[in-house]
Amino acid sequence: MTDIATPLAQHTQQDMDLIDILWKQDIDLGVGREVFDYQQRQKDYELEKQKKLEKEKLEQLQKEQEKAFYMHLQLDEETGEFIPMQHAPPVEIAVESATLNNSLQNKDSLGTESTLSSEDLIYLLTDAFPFAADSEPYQPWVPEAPIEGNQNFLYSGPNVETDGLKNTVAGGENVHEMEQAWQEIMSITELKGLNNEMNNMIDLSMYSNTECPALTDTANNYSFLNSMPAIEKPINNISNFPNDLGASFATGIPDVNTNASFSMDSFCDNLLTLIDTKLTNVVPSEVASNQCLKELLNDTTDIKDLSLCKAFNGNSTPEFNDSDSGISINTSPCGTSPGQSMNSSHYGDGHFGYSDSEMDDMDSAPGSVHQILPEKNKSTISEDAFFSLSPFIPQDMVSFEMDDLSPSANDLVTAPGHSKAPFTKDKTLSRLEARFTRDEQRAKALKIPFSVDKIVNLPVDEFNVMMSKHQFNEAQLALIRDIRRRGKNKVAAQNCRKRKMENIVELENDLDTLKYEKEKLLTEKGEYNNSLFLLKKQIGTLYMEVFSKLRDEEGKPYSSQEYSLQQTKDGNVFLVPKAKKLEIKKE
DNA sequence: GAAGTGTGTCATGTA
DNA sequence: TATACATGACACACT
Repeated sequence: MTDIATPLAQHTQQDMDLIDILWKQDIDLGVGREVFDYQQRQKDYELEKQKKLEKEKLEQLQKEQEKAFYMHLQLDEETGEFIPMQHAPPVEIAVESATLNNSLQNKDSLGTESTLSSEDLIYLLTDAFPFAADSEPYQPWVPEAPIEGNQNFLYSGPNVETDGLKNTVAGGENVHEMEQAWQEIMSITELKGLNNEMNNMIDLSMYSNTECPALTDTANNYSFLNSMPAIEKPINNISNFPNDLGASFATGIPDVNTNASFSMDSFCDNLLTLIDTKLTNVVPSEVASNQCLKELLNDTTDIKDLSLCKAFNGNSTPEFNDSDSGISINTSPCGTSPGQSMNSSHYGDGHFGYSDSEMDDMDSAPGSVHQILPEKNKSTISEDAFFSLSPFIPQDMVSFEMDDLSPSANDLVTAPGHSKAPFTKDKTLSRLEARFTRDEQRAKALKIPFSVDKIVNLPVDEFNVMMSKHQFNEAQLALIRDIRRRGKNKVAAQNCRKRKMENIVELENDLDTLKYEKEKLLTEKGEYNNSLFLLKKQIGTLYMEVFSKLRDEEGKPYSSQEYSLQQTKDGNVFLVPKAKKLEIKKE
């Protein structure tokens, strides 16, 4: 249907019939017969080509105007903003044009103005940043001759004076776009902060510029950026990235280079997302062999300084922060760290027959570490991005079973007991050691195909079934047995301590309760004592009252020294002589 | 550096 | 008898 590029004259009658049939089919879709007319299509093509040429010329013109505009601005170092020069020197494009071609010299009429009015600036801006209004597909500009240095401003377009005037008039019609353009310029100055961040990337200069020649050219050709101090370094530094990064940059640069609606924010995002993507994609597959990348990762302290840019605030910045703690020797897949008790290779099969304590001694003896390289890079990649990304992890550790890489909370706890880590000040190493318990390391060293978690937690039956599926030697069996015993005992000890603590807490609660009860009882006792005292007092008063009213046969009161009142069990009250009372008591 | 705390491990006993 | 569990005791790291 679309292949109708050959002239109709060359078509056979059969072709024409076919076209008719197809047209009749498409006519329902609103397709005119002219679609199949080659000459009509050729005219359209010519028109499009002409338009494209005009737009290319327009772009060239805009670039020149941008340059002219920025020559009227100076960077305010305090605010980071571009401001018009107070005593702006004549905009001498001619100075620049000493290295430019003749057509650029035609801009003298523009450059001879001593100052630019704000209106002129707005016109220039409007032309320089037409934005989406006339966005055009990217047309790479290929210089006809080798370009060096400041000759980036070579211009071979139409007469700037006339065309530029037309454009400024046209651009001035849209006030809204002018304001938008001005705000865009102002926002670019906000990239001063980005500039500072980007400065940190200078350390990447180890990568030769020549590795990305196209990129270098692209960056240098971007005259607009070269004329802006605030964003000069980022662009220059782009060429310092390694090949794989730079190549991708080269594909991203054209947006910057040609699209007038270019935004530094989006550029920053593209740049950092690209780095992000590259790091993520490259590391897992090549971490063991890509020396260049390893160097890059060693410099991630520089790259991570870019974290202020949002592209780096994501999840792709693994914890390399500790790389300055001396762990760098461990970052190599070749594992030259003396403190690599976690690097199980030194347990290798050659250590069969060693007891746990002997193995512990090896753990604790830095000098005894054998530099046995991981012999393979298994493809069993962990789900844990950290392990797949981190150069700190020997690659073969990645092949550990998933369960090993997702230890229980208990396993994640640092294991200080018996873990005679020789370099305890190495926080990163300690963390990694905590990640892999000693038993996990041992299991890995003896190539036991089960996770410690499985070995410990499987029920006996399932454990036996699992064991029966493999052939193990003495050392492996002993280790599996020890791992299971230690694992269960560890959990038991934790439970025991937990229970002990719970018992202590319970006893403390009981103690508090008992103390409260004691206080309560003491209070009650006091109240009862008071009541008793009152009762005794009332009884005494009543006794004396009753006793004082008693009279003998002669009408005399009884002496309280000789008599007393006594009550029997049946409730009767008798007046008893005290001597008699004593006798009764004795009886 | 001593003391306290948390944890892993071992030895032993019990179910 | 094997296994799981409980617990005291010890060693070590850490605060």
